[in-house]
Amino acid sequence: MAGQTLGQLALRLGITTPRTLQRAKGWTGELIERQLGAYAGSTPQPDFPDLKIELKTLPIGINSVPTESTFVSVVPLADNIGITWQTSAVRAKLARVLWIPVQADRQLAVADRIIGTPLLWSPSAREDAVFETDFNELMEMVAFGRMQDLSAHYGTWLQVRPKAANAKALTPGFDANGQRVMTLPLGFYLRRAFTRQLLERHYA
DNA sequence: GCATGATCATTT
DNA sequence: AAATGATCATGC
Repeated sequence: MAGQTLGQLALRLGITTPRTLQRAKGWTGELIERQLGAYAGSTPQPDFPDLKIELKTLPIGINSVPTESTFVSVVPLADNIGITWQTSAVRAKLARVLWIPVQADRQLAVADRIIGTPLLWSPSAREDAVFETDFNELMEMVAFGRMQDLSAHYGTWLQVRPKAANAKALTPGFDANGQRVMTLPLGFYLRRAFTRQLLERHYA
């Protein structure tokens, strides 16, 4: 796929290319999934379960810097007792990622955006250690029922931000008193600073 | 609502 | 301009 445009790939697959991604935010990722035959569907598994590979498109700007952070997985706000970094879903997904850089300048028509050279990556021991520190810091706040204070400011490479249909969406959680409450769903995201240096390191 | 795929749009 | 918080689509 490298070197092809999204429009060319979509045409070959018989898929209509949207004029804008405003109402098709996941379109690029789904297009690449179909081309590569990802089969995990909407199950909480890596895109290629047998290979344990997670597929992620990475939107790239003119300067070849990622234009967006990368969603990794939902933050477990309930039923999270006993979950450690080692056993977390976020670690399982980041264990092996096939990154597909794709041009994403908003000025560039979706159909004309070129697919870049893929990168099959796994975190180094040092990176894993930073993720673990972030994970522990962020999950500690969840454990103490401090979801409201859990802003995107925390975390070196991993951060927590809303992951919901809108700000009114609710999911079960626990407050600071250990009482059940309904609260905003949150997700783990990789900061741009991380994917930025990842690209610099591997493509420079 | 939840899990998938993310980007949009407002605030800093 | 970059980062944070909010949002969009789809299939159960």
